[in-house]
Amino acid sequence: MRIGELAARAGTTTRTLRYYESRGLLPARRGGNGYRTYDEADLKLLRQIRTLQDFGFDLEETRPFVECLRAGHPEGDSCPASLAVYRRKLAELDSLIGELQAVRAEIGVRLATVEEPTPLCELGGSEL
Amino acid sequence: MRIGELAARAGTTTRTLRYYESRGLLPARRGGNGYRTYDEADLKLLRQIRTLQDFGFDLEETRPFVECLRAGHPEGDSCPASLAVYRRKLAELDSLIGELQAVRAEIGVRLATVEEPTPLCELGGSEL
DNA sequence: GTAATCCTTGACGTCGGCGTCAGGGCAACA
DNA sequence: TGTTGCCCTGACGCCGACGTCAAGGATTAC
Repeated sequence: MRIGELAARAGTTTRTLRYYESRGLLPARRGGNGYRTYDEADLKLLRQIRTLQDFGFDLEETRPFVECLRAGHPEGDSCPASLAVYRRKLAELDSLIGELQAVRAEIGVRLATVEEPTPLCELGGSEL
Repeated sequence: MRIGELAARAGTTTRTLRYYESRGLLPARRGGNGYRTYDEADLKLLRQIRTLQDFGFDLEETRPFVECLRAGHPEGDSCPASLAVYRRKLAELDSLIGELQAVRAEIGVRLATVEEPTPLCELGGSEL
């Protein structure tokens, strides 16, 4: 299949596929006319990349998974390098989620502090 | 005080201050020599901006807080526009945190699936 | 006096993941 | 034969928040 069909079947664009190729992530064979040619295996690789991208992995992080698939494994995450990325990502996510929750809590407090009608009973009462 | 001192006192750089000025966020008076001149109030504004940036607010989102301070309020978040940003940010954070937790869970499952020695008792047993 | 340190403006560079032309080739169908 | 529709490469654009360099003027320290 050619680039347009692959892009359509993976729900992406030809530009994206050329970009992946330029990054060495998804090289393509070429037909006699110079057109890129892909097969079902490429579609699988591409879907793996896209799934991880949706998870927030950057392109480089998807590389071990793609190479794992190309090495013949039925799943891209059944290789040590992929697992290492998973573990690193888990740690990153835990850290990030923690930070975001801390920020969320801080904003929640500030919002409540300003929003509340400041109950008279908590003002100390002396100014009454 | 001049730009270098303000930057140092706020733990940022002169480039950042010029950038904020170019965005209309932190305008500066000028001395006879053309040098930017700042006072303690500017330091307060700058610290407000930096705090919000640390929280993950983008520059435009800090504007209401800065304007609130400049309007004379002792706190940048005691104005309706600031509260609106707070509320929007809370919703964004909740949404983002939820997505990240879902991704974290998914990765956790995949990691466990591949990592586990696949207990024999869960394989169905027929192949034994 | 002069060297070191500050300040000025302007403008290009960075990062990631592409979008969007521009200019041209190849193929298939009427 | 022309038109439509795919494909090609190359290259600039985008976003946000600055970093960094260049070329020069002002100030300050000695």
